[in-house]
Amino acid sequence: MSQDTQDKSPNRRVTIRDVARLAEVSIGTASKAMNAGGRLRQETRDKVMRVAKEIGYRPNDLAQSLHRARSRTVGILTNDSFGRFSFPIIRALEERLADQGVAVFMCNATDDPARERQHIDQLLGKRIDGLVVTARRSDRRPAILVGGIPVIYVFSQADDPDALCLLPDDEGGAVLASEHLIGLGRTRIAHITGPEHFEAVQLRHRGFKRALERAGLKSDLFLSGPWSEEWGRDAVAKLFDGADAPRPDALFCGNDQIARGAAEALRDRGIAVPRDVAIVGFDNWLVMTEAARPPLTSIDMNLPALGREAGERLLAMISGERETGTRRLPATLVVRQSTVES
Amino acid sequence: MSQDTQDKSPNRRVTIRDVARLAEVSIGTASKAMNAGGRLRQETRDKVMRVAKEIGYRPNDLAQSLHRARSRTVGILTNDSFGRFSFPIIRALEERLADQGVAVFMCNATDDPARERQHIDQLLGKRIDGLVVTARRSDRRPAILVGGIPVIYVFSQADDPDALCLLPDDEGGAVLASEHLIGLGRTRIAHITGPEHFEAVQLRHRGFKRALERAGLKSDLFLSGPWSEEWGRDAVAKLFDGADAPRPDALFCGNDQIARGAAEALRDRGIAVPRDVAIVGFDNWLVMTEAARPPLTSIDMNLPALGREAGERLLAMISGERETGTRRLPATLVVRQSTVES
DNA sequence: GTGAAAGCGCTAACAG
DNA sequence: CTGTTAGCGCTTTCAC
Repeated sequence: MSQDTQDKSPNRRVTIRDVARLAEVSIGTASKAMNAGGRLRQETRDKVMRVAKEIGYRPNDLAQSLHRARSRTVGILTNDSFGRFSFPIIRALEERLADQGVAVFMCNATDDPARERQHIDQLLGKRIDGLVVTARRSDRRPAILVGGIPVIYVFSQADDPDALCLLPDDEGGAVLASEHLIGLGRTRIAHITGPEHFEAVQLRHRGFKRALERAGLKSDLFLSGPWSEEWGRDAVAKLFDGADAPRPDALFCGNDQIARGAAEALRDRGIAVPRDVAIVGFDNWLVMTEAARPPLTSIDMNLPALGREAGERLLAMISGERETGTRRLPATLVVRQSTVES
Repeated sequence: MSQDTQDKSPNRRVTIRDVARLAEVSIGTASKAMNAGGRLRQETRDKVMRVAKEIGYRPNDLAQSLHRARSRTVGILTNDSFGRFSFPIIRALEERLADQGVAVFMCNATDDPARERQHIDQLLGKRIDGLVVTARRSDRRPAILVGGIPVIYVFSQADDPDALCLLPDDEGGAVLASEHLIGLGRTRIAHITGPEHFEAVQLRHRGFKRALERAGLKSDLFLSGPWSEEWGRDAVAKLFDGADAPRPDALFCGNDQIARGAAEALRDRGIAVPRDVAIVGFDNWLVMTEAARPPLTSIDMNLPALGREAGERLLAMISGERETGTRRLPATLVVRQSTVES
């Protein structure tokens, strides 16, 4: 009845005791054999391993964690109910951590502080080694009080002198977008963006102004509104339907939805994109950028990179390194037909 | 120095021993006091609780799990790199489970069986009480071999006689969509949808045919292509640019992207929606349905409900109930201006 | 009603 | 090199 390797009937009640007994060694020896360390005759080690495999032994992490200081487990907390921004981050983080055998608890806290606290308490009970906080938007949030364990805020930030904040470089991204348009010879560039109370809006605006001023261009075309396609369309109406002022020859939009709305509105008016007006969006959200007519050039915040970095930093912090302050990771320009004729 | 409740310095090295000592009871008594059970004088119980709170005692779940059969932990495995379908499910599942003090490990396995196995092994090591498998698409997948612990496939299915599969009712949703159009008096209804090898495409097609035939209408207008807006536009070109056949007066689209593409293409041709042609999409993906012109009527698969149900069933299975087979949860029609004039 | 003691499954000294 | 032993932090009989 030799069990096939596939059929490792994972009997969940197989303990190291059983392995030891069947391998005819002491339980301590068996333990040593399973873990890499410890001086042991290769022969013994092999025998133990073989038996372990045969009877489908799987070490109990819970029992291990009771000894080692670590549970090899971290928590991630998000308030992004849609997952648009946090999912790519979480995904990359989880991948990075899984590589190191660290598992991730996921918690949704819908901006409800009580629920959040409840989640945190639960995670602390599970003895997580670290905590990652992420969000729907990158604005500052209340710090999370958790004693002693490392905390990282990704796409999110808080006043916590002991925590590390990892953010996309909004300002740099805006500079990238603006310089791309300037490099294309555009001189009347408008910035259509989201609500001004978003920090990201302010930073992107600043980048926009910086780039334009450096190029000797006026940067006074600034329109703030909701983050929607409709607003993109409305903003274009505002900019292009008044016959008076000279019209923009480029739009830098605060996100891809606005950019797409703008592109559609221009299309409706028979204004050619990119010939008459070039458009750059922000987020590089494929469902928007690739479906738009024409497909949109956009700024990618590299959320997965942010997630991976968070994973790496967290591992470092868990091993005792102290990391604090705020770091911004570079964004990237992705060029499509809304700025460059195919 | 009375610590404020907020400042519960969560010293992670406070054990039940400490509580017992300070409360001047035995460690066994302290344990009994913390947990609801056990006969104990109210006075003693109160004293213990008070001390525990004061010194910021937090029971170690890991140690508890070593005794109880349960770890109060489950795993969720997904291959949906974008999170479009799985995130709402995961979110609702997590919420439902968190209510019961069960934490969720999240694992991404990018269709890589080896990685998947690695994740599973890791989860088993952590002694998860149950496993939920979800996916980017609801098609059948290889079963996951995990000995003895409950498994639920949500928005995903597998040949596993011991597992429960929870799916949206694609066929029912299609019937809902079709009957809505029929009820509006439409008689030439086309179905523009995704690749035929998707089970969802086949089921929705079947629902479409069933509803139309029952109403005595012809159901031969069927176009299959990619899941994109572009395909929606192309399909409209196919249906409306040939001058020969009588044109459809309604479109039931396999997803919202196709529906939006179709709406745009009709708009380009000056065909009024919904007056000349009514459109129903599928997924009720707000970024699509609400940004489209006009906003799209759509079928909602109620993914959060699916996630909640999965959570409930999993808890039941963990408590020993046996649940198997496949269950489909109803979809809902959400009416917007693409079928009914505002 | 409360305390003592025996583990849950594993690791880490420390002997031999 | 291998076996023995003392716990990790907690629960749970079983006496008293």
